[in-house]
Amino acid sequence: MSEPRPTTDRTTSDRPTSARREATRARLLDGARQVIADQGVHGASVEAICEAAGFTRGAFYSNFTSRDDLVLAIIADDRARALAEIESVLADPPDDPGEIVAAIQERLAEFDSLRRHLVRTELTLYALRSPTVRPDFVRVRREFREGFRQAIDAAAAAKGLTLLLDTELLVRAVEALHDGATMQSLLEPDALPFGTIQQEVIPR
Amino acid sequence: MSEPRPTTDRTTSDRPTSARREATRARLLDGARQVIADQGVHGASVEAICEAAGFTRGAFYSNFTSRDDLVLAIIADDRARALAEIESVLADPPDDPGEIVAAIQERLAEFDSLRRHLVRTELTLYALRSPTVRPDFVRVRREFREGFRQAIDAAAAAKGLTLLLDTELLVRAVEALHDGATMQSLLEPDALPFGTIQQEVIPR
DNA sequence: CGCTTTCAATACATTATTGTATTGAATACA
DNA sequence: TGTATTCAATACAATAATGTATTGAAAGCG
Repeated sequence: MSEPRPTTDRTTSDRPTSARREATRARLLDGARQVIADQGVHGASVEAICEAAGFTRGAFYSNFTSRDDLVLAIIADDRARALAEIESVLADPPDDPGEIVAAIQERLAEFDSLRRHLVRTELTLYALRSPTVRPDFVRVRREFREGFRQAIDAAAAAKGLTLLLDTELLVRAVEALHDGATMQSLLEPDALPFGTIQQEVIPR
Repeated sequence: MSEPRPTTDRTTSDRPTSARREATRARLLDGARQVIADQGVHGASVEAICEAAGFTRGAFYSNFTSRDDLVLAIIADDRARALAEIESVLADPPDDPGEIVAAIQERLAEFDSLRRHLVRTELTLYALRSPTVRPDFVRVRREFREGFRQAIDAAAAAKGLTLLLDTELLVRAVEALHDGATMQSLLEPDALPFGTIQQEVIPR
């Protein structure tokens, strides 16, 4: 904590950010998302990412120290959006108590497009193995869930409603259900969605 | 259908199988699973797979025409085990009707270790993009679900029980829940499992 | 036992990918 | 406007990975 900032091994966030730099960083992030969605993490060579972003590798290595560094940046970027999403749910809880979970799922589905979910799953597997990336990734997940937990508790309290399940448990279940269902949609786009299940979890 | 078998582009299953051949194929499959679990599909170079299996690339190209071919073989192998698992559930339905889903989840968890689930997720993402692999993969999934659907219907009928949800829907939900929960376990091994949720889905 | 066939190892040529060192253009600034 | 600085492009060296063609050993068979 009290360490002087290291000169080597520095991560991206150190450098002072110019407008130009910021722009190419953003384009590189989007390029990476693009390539990852199309070909998976394994196909996301630095070369491919740069081409998708309209740069050469020079730009990459000027902005990131490694691919881990880039992945970390994507995760941080996603977190910012996710938190904003959570706050918007918190700000406007649904009227009908029975629809709390439904509203959340809807919000999730809206936010988490198929493409985005694909990228997230790729990054999940990647993060799982990278000692650098994994802690960050897990932390983001926790914060996300915590936000939703608060949203549910707040909404339930506002309606004087008691939930059947521990909220943490409920949130985790909803997340799991959402993840699994989205994956099913990816594989079998024709199959029916199942938005009705959560109705049974909350008593009226 | 009435096509004569093509001489080129032949897949693995064509060749007559000797005992020796069968053994090295099996070892290569396990090597691949190993590498995929450890490093992901992107780390699973032919070289790495062969090393894990204790062979050189010669063995690989003698047994498989490509990596797609190998992945296909893994999927086929997994399918065989999965079907066996399904049949064992069908053969021995649980006594307490309220525990039908619980029994299935238990069976799933038993069958689908964390490591195995990791490999399956990797292969899922891989299959998603490979025009060769995808159809096969989706078919296996469907067959698996169909087996479980029959197991549930049979068990419910035997007990004279009516399910609240359409069985297909229920099966898909259970699968999604299982997938998502397993992924959560992978990322946060310390967090609590939630095996109690499904209790609410089936009325008593 | 000797011959043939099968199968994995080896050798090789080719291509992809990486990271670094240097160059040159654009931007900031005086 | 001229000079300094920032940043991406280019050039380069090194390594990794692929697929094929050939070789050699082991198993099958007469």
